Amino acid sequence: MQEPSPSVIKAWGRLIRAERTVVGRIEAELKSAGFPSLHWYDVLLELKRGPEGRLTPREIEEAVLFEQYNLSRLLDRMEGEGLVRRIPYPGDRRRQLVEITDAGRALQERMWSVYGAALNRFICAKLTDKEAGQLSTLLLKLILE
Amino acid sequence: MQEPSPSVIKAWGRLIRAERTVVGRIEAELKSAGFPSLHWYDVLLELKRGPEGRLTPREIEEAVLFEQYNLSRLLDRMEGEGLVRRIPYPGDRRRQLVEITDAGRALQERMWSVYGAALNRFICAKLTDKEAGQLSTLLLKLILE
DNA sequence: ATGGTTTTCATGCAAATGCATTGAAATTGA
DNA sequence: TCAATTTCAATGCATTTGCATGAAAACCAT
Repeated sequence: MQEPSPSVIKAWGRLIRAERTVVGRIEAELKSAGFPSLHWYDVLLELKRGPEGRLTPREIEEAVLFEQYNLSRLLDRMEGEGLVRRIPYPGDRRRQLVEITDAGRALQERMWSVYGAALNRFICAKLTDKEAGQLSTLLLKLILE
Repeated sequence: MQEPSPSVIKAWGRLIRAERTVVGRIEAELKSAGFPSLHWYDVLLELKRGPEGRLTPREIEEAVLFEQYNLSRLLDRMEGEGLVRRIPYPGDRRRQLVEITDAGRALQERMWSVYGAALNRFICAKLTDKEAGQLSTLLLKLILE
């Protein structure tokens, strides 16, 4: 095997560490404010953005990169909390539509007040806008294909 | 709250997504080659780098950013597989030293042959060395403090 | 049409993780 | 010196995740 270059290995290590570090810090903020995890937020935000606050589970999966079975059960819990509701998908009884409820929208907004503040502290304070743009560009290359 | 800048929000989204994407791809490779997860690899590599292949659990924790209780149980499993062994820490009976075994070293090397190849495919192929360096520099800013 | 395939979502069971706590040993400070 | 505090690791219990599979509906090819 051709060894990966040292600079790539270093970048990879930092990618892992940066993600864990920042996620850890943000999750800690959310928890101490009494909110559920980022996963819940991600689902709520995607739904909110979807047409009429609705998406199919597949679409959510694709958007947030969850496993199908994990999303299925996450939706169970969120439905139990009244944050989303499952409704029939017109014209295809295999599928379903997940719709965000008013309570879901409200929670998303309250979480954002903590989450956004955390992003300010843990990212905005560390990178200039220009650097953030460079970071986006580089990371996009890793995501593609 | 002052809204985080759009470029920061975008960079953050991509950081999450890039990490999930690449980790997912690499884990899939490892699994299909019959190997355990990256977490196991991380511990083995840290130990291998430590003096005489030994570190305390605290040191491993710090290096790989695991929770104490998760590491404790991961070490149980790894010890059960004969990859590491726990030995007394001289002069402090609260602590312990975790030592990588020959089997552990061998596994780390076999895993690297798959892991390194995956890094080539999923990162080296996507970034020039210069870009990898830029990425490292930017990510470091997020990790610090 | 219809039998086989594919897509979509759910679920039983096992494994891993999170949370709170324990227990033991070392350290600190009056 | 010794009681209070801190550090280190393990563990019981609940929650979450992973894996394999199932069931139902839609699709497809003959």
